[in-house]
Amino acid sequence: MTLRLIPANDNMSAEDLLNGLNERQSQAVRTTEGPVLIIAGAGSGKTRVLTYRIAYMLRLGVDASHILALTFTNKAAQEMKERIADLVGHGPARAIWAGTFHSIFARMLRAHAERLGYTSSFTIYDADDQLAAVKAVMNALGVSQQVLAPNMVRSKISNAKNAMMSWQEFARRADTIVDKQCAQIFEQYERRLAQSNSMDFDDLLLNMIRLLENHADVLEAYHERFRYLMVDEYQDTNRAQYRVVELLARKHRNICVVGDDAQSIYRWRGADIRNILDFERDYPNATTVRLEQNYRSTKTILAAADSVIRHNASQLKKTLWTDNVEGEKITLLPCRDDREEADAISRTIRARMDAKGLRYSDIAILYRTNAQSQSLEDALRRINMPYHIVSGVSFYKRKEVKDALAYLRLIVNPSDTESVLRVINEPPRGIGQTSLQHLQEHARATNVAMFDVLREADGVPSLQKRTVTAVQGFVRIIDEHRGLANELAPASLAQTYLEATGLLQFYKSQDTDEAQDRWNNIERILSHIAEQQEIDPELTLARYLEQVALVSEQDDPQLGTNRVALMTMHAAKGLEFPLVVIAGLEQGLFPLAKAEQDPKEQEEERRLFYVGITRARQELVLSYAERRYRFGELTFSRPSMFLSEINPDCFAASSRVMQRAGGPSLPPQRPTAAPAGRPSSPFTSRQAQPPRRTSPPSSTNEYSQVPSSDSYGQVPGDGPQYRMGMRVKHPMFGVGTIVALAGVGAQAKATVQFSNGAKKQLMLQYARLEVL
DNA sequence: AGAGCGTCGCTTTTT
DNA sequence: GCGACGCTCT
Repeated sequence: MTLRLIPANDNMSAEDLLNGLNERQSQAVRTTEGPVLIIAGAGSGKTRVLTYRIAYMLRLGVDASHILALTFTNKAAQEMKERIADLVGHGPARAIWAGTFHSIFARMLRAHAERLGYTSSFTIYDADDQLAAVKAVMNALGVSQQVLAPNMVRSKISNAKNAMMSWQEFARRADTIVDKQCAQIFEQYERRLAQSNSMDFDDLLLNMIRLLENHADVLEAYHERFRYLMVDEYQDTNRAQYRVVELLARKHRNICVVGDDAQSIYRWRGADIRNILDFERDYPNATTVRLEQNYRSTKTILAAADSVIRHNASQLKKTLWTDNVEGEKITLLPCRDDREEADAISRTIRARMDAKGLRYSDIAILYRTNAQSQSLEDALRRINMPYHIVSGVSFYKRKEVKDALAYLRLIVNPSDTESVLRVINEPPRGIGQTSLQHLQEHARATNVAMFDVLREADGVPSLQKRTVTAVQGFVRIIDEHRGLANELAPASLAQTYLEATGLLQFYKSQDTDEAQDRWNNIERILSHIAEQQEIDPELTLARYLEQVALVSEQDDPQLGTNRVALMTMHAAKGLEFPLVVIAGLEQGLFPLAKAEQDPKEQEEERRLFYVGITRARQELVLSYAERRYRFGELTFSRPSMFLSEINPDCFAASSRVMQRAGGPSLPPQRPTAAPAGRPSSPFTSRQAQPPRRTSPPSSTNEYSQVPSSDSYGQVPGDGPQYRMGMRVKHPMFGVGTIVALAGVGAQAKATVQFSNGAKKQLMLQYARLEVL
């Protein structure tokens, strides 16, 4: 957040807290009783309001333990806790329950697991475990993975659960062959997880609903305990989350939800925008507060964001405004390919840092897909610019890390079938596929949990003697170390245990760099456990595992350091940076190709772009590449439609290079044509670059031979000549007539009167107008 | 049982 | 371009 007018001060009164707030913010903070809907535009001080509201309640005498704050990401929860602690001190702050839906619910479910047929040591399955379970079920049912893509089945199941649909209901509604098969898999999947004493992410929500709906005493206890509820990012909640919140808030109705429909970017994961749109209906006496003053961004950035989001049909009414300065215009970096884009970005960053005295940590590069980070990283490394990738999940996705964690999960919860299957032959113990098949079939036939079958492996027919011995050895290691759980601290337990499994030795004995890496990674986990144990002496292995199951890798240690941040726009939500670069603004990438047909998806992509733009405080840089490597091959694309949706006035005036080019057929901008050594305009610095060398020989040749008509941002070849009165078609707005033309080259704009009544000013370079 | 090779799908985004 | 998976060979 931008403002911290009030220093941390334990003596601050409730009234003092209000002093640093604008009127709307103050109203939101003061309204502590009853339902409150806070519609918080980007940069309007949302987190500030939430934390001040909690501090205010504490000052009014509300007991900290009566407050429950639910967030969507760990990052948000963490920030909230810290900022509350800043305001009221660490003591009271600790008593507040603040966390993600999933982590808070997991904690509650552990306390009441027996009521739902689980033990408190249930395992949490992530998407990969989920997928493994789906595949196993499909195998058992004899469904070919060629015919039915396991991932599709997994997401169907997850979507159904997000919508609170049981497998029975799913089966009832299934009317296609595919859905009927999915229903069967769904059923078996649910049984399998239950038998594994495991919950997937969706179960954490669904089981909460079951718990609260079916156990009145538990519900009553939570009503007693949590009298004040706050929900952040309410626009991203799904129906199940909505239901839990509703149950928890039912008695006291002190529920405060904060959200911004314009920033709803998780529809794909079941987020239901109705939750926020319907709040006033669900809680008829709700107070609605609109936070519309933006404290974060310049007028230019806000205008750009606004011009983009206006293209969405459905949204709550609100008008963001700011007292901030006009600020720098937006810089656009048109590039030929991803490598050039990455270089242009790194050079632009360097130039802006020099010009503005920015630090690395003032800068973020945002992109649509994680795959885009590769070329950016390469470019940053080439010029020795420090960076870090935020929210890389990669570490916990590594095979050896997952194996190690699976082993640990097994001593906490031996019923965890997915973990058994994962590590039973890792390192190789001579328990191969055939043996596993027999074991699984036996488990299914006798309806005995996998681990119990392993315990009595000698009772399984058709299993070789040698295999039985191997299985028994595997079981013994786990059982023995389970016994040690009460005697040893988690760190030493994990150490001896993983040594006993042979996993560490397996990697250590191989003399390859890769094995060394893997060994290192397992060691990293062990030291991580030791570290966490330092922080929390009460730590158990179970608690540690829950932590890592629900926390994607957080680069906390690096977050405070002076580095450029690279992340997806999803990961950037809630953050802000003085300088933001959004890369890869191309049709097919952003918006993704998948969204191009579906208007709903397109609107979600647009909201995502809105989120990206509004992360910027002072300056925004946008870039695209005409060609880039995707899926290992060179693909071509046109500039994103979103570029043409930005009010053209927000863009920087054309650089000198651009002015040289005349005529509406758009500027030739060959790198070689630009004189080197110009001052630090992003365009000139980019163009001082020699032609790229990494592209395949053919395309390099192509480059050097292409004459100056090799233009940027325009359909290849000479673009159409636009004239006044011309009938044109826009992919988004439909048919219209050109009523005005202005500017030349890259700055050429047309004002078009569309037949639907809208009059738009469009940059010809990006508008992709079709002449009729 | 396990190594080696070829095929396929993949990248949307995350708890 | 990579990793997961399946098939084949030893």
